[in-house]
Amino acid sequence: MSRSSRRFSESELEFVKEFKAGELNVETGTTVLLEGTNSAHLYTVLSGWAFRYKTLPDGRRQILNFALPGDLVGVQGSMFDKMEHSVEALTDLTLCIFPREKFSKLFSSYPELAFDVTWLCAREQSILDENLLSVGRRTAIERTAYLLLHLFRRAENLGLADGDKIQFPFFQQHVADTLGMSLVHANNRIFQILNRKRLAEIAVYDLNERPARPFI
Amino acid sequence: MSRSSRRFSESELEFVKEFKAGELNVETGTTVLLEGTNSAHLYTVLSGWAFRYKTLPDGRRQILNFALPGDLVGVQGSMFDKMEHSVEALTDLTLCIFPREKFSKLFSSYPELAFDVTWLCAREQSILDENLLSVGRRTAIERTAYLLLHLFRRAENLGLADGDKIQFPFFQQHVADTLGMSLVHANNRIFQILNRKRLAEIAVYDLNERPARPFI
DNA sequence: CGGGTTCTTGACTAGTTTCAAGCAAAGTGG
DNA sequence: CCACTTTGCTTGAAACTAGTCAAGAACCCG
Repeated sequence: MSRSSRRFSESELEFVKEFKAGELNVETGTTVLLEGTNSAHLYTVLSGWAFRYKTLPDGRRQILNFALPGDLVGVQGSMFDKMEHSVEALTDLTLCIFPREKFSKLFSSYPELAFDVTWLCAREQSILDENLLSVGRRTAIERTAYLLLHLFRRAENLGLADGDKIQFPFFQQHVADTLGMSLVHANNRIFQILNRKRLAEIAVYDLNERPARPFI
Repeated sequence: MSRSSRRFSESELEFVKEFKAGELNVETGTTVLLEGTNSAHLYTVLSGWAFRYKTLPDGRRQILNFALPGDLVGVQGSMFDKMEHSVEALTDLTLCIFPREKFSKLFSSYPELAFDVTWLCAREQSILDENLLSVGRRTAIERTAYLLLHLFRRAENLGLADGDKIQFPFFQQHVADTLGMSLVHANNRIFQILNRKRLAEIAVYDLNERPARPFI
């Protein structure tokens, strides 16, 4: 994924020139995109953390995934007529705005970029697959280990870690809502392990790097 | 989604002419794509049911989603260097084969079709989102109701239902593995309800049609 | 009519949530 | 600058949910 972010920077120039409609700064806690509505824009995260989530009518919330710099949010709003999830800023956020109506032009005129969008979509899918495996089949402690490790690695690849240390911007409630458990239960399971291999064992997690986009 | 499958048929002609490398018939239980390997092909399901799944080393299995006619499987193998999930035939299956190496040509020469691939990818994502919400936050009975209803509607849109009745091809173990619970537990919760609205209430599920691909 | 597969049931155990209370750190306003 | 409030974390106990084990019934296929 480190290669993928370098690749992202390379194509960014022309991407920005053609499609960018400005930047947006939002504060922690802001709802960037709301389930059930439609947005005229999609966004790339330039800095900060966000998360995608869905809620049930009685308030139960499931966090689906986190978005970090380089990630695209709101593609769904450009494909379907309404968003089926919400996106909230976990930290102060800088977003790059792309108007929805230019989305089809991207496919017709910039196949490389269209491929990138699809690649990001496939990567999002594979993260969701892994999350679903976690929530459905890993035990509470495995899930927690997995999530911390997964997020640490994503952040690390973006240069957001300080060696083996990192300051995550989320609270216990976010962890619980991501892993499908109660806040109280999540409490018993969180602890810092400085041994990454041991954490990986607990998580039943494959530490191997996922290669970046192949040059097919 | 009924509109989307009509759309699929429309573009199928040129799609098939250019990219199709043949058809493949496989029997129930066949592993079509295997986690950890790479495939030279991706497939469209022409008839039958398949399912995507992941396993942990000790055998725990999580079914991620089902693939029905019109669905694409194996896109991941064309984007990354190995599959991160497996695909198994739930019934006898007819697949349309697309060679992986023509995938980039699809983006450069057929933007409409590239858009379709991305659209399918976004739809898969929204189904995964909903599954994750189910497994993480719905109760066992809500999950079951949701799954049955979701699959019924997908099958119905493809003309696979007989009024309000349908013969699902899966076993209790599949339901349990999809919903993240044990086979025994799944047993207590499965029952047929002929009242779709009541089932939707139980599932906390929005019965409104999702519109097909908008003409942006 | 076997023999295997799938489903069902009951009893027991383990895991998880809920409720309730207290604590610590950070932010706020007089 | 210090009470006061808010927010997030921690803990314990009780209630509940779900998993495991085990055995038997029903079904399907050759």
